[in-house]
Amino acid sequence: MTGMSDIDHGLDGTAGATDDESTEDESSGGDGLFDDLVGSTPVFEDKEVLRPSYTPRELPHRTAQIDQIASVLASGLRGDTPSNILIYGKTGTGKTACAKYVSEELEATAETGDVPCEVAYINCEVTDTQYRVLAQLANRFVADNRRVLQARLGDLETLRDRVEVEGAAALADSDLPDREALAAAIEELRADRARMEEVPMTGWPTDRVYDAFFEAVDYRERVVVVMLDEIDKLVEKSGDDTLYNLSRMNADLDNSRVSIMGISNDLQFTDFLDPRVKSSLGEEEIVFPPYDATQLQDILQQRAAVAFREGVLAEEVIPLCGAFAAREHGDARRALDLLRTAGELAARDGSERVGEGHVREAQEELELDRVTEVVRTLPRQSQLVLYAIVRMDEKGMDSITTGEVYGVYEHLCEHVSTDALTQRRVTDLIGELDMLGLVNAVVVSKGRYGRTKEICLSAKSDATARVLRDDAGLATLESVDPFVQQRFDV
DNA sequence: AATCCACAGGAAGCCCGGGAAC
DNA sequence: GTTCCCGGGCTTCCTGTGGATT
Repeated sequence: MTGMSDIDHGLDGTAGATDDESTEDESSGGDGLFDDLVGSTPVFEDKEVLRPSYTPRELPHRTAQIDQIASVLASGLRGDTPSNILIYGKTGTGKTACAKYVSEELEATAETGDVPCEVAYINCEVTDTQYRVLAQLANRFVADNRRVLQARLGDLETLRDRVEVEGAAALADSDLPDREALAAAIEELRADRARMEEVPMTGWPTDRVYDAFFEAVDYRERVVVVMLDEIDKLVEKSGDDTLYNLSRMNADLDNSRVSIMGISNDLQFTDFLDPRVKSSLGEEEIVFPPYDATQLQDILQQRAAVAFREGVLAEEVIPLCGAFAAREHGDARRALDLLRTAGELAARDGSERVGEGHVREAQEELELDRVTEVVRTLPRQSQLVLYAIVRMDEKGMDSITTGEVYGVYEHLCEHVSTDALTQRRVTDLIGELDMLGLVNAVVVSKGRYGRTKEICLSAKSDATARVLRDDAGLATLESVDPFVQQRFDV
């Protein structure tokens, strides 16, 4: 259990980070600092259930997937090795929630059965190297073993004390024949305990960590499901060695069985895997399709019933949240964010009901947050390129071309004494800005006048400009006129 | 039909920082 | 500590290209 709480902590950490931001937003918005903490306002009954970290007990429209996962894992309850599972689906389709739900059920059922089943959850976005994955797993089972061992040791020690008082008769109801055996058993457990070392966060050779994990898992009989969330991140960052090692383990384990449950946003990620890993990992593949608008509404309805006070939601609020989120690839997380933000906005302006306007406002705000965040964290050079485009846009130029952007950009670089990148590189940066949705860039051919990209700022241009000036500190370039006559003298 | 513009975007290689291995 | 290796950012050099113009 201690191991699990460690792991959970990682999760809370990430959720906490986003929470911090939203509370900051609210306090700067001039609203009560403690509203969030008190948890109950005229609008909300319990806001927590709208947060991404909350795992509901019921997952609408996912019974098929849940049954599928459960039927695969069920073999673990019989002491067999469950097939490895690979779960696919876009963000906010309930992959992790379903997998966790089934895992909890599995562990709960196993408690009453003969074979212990345990699920080790690892978020590969955070734990993204082979070393860290193995170390985290090893430590979880080391802690687990120690606890079991400690309990057994405690029992034996009280037994020994009883033997001291009552004599050898006290051994009658144990499986130990005599005092020597008892002493030997205690010694053995102590030796085991001393041998079980925690794996440090860094420093050991990777194969030693692997051995530590191996020994810890095999210490007693059990079926272990290693749940690797965002497994594509792990493969992307550190290759498929981890998966290869894990999938091969069963051949050498004596007491325990290990199977892998991988969760991925990316349908294509198995292309990078070793064929052997690919076939072993993909024994069972389960796809989570995006939710459609009505399914999203059901989810929202279920949560809203708990989250909001009776009757504060206007009729059209939930359908609208569902529709907005369905447009974003059926992302339930997004739908819940929308609903929560809409509620917060209603609470902020003191209204007692959440209306359609609040939802639209929330949609705006979330989009704005995204743009702000993206622009703020852009590399310096990309910010300069983007700023060049902003300036040209503000000058009223339409159909901006790569060459023009480059000219302005070069000029801006001089004023911030930065070395300008080559045009080749800037084309790539413009491509990246396009991917991020900050600009729209289309390749057009102007016949005799060449082939270029036509670039324009996308929707949130005012937000983009504001962030560049305020956060990125480009306001100092405001006085610079980057539109010099270029290269007519050459 | 040929030409030619103003780039797009691929290929190869350099440089540098960070992490693993020795 | 140093050496090696790797990946990412970047440059240099290059070939390819759609369509107005000749």
